[in-house]
Amino acid sequence: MRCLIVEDDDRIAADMAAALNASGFRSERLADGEMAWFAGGTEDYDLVVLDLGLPLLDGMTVLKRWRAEGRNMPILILTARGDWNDRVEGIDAGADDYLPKPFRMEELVARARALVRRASGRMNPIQQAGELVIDTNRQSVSVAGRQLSITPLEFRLLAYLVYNTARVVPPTELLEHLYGDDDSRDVNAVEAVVARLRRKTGPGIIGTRRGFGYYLEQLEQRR
Amino acid sequence: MRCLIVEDDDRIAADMAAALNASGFRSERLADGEMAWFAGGTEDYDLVVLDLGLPLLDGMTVLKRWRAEGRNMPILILTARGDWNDRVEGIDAGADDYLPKPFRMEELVARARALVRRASGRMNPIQQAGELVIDTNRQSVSVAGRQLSITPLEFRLLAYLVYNTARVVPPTELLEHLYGDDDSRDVNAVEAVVARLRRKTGPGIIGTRRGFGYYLEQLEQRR
DNA sequence: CACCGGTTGTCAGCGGTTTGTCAGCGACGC
DNA sequence: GCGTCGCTGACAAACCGCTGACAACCGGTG
Repeated sequence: MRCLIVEDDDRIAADMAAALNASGFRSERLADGEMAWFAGGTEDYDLVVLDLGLPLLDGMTVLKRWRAEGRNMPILILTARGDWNDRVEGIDAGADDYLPKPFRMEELVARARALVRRASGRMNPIQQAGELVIDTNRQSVSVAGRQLSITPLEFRLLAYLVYNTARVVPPTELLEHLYGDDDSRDVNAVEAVVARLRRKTGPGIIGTRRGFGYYLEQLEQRR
Repeated sequence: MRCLIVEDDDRIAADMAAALNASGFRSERLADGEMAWFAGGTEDYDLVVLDLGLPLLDGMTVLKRWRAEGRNMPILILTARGDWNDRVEGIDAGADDYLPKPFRMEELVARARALVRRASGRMNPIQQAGELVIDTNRQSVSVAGRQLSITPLEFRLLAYLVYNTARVVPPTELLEHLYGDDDSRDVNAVEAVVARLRRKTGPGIIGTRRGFGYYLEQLEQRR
């Protein structure tokens, strides 16, 4: 569970990060609206905790821009105490929940978990790239309409590539995505998974760019 | 949109009813926990607004009982201002959202609408998936017309799968659904319940996707 | 209060699957 | 043609999910 915290107050941000990390999130923190907007527009988070009062770019604006761009991750906004106007506006602008400041960390965590749980059904579960279709609800994968039986690890790797279509993903990045900080594993582990995947998908799906990494081929054929 | 308001303060109840009715709800009001429990257990509401401080039967208790009975309508709880303990407990007990008192009516309405939007589609008391039919009113289950005798826990698990048809549900999610945050229990508890269920339903109902979770098989047969 | 039936969590053991490693091989780039 | 990088098949270890047995628990009953 990757979580973005956007909050300009160092102290509060640190507290939130600690609380969220303690309950299974990997949280990253940004302190101003512009960086947040950029990061939220390019990176994939499972949850964003967004303070409304931010330097450079107002939180509400960031929220609206993300939604206008079609970004659909769950967003929890932090509002000033009693400012119910912001809350209503925030919900209408596409926030999934709000938390009035000040709040207890336990509450933040409870809400964060509830949001993530809820969101897993709401986001578009079906992604495709050319002949390849993956369904994150059924955890299923098909190529040209043919269903494949896929293991969890293979699925995660493939989903990551689909999420990063038309980009070459370095094996080290895949290594980190699959195993987190546990660096006990070799890059060869990734190669092995890719090999098993290719045996199932057939050729023409996962490509290799020697020295750089892996990518999904489908889109390039069309050129 | 049928809405139940459970609130002992006449004034507040009237205000809420007015606000909700103004935005398209048909609201009914009850003033104590016992009547609420009974009504919520037998009638079908699209939304329940539940005050926690109630005469005769505490709101939290009502909430827990409903959820234990498998009632799954969206529930918005009203908590005393600052009582974050209640909020967390309430969310964990199965409330879908909370609103700290005092609140603005605009806010109540915004939240109520959001909840109903979120919940639509999973409210019918009788649900089926292929040969399987479950009735959340009578807590009954049948497969191919044959009635099964089912325990409460088994029922809740099965109902959860039915509400998440065509989605693979991770055992950890089931664990959380069945036991809340009480993490004293092992995933094996879920496996045991599934095993007992399968013995009753026969094969072809609950499927396993190794490494991912459980799902209802019925719909897939058509492939 | 003892007993009983039904329900549920835990435990241990099993079989099959998944996955990391290793070593050897192929192929690509220079 | 050579070195490096990536691929692959084999293998063993770890893991996952299933099951039967058992014990704890609960509510009802004699």
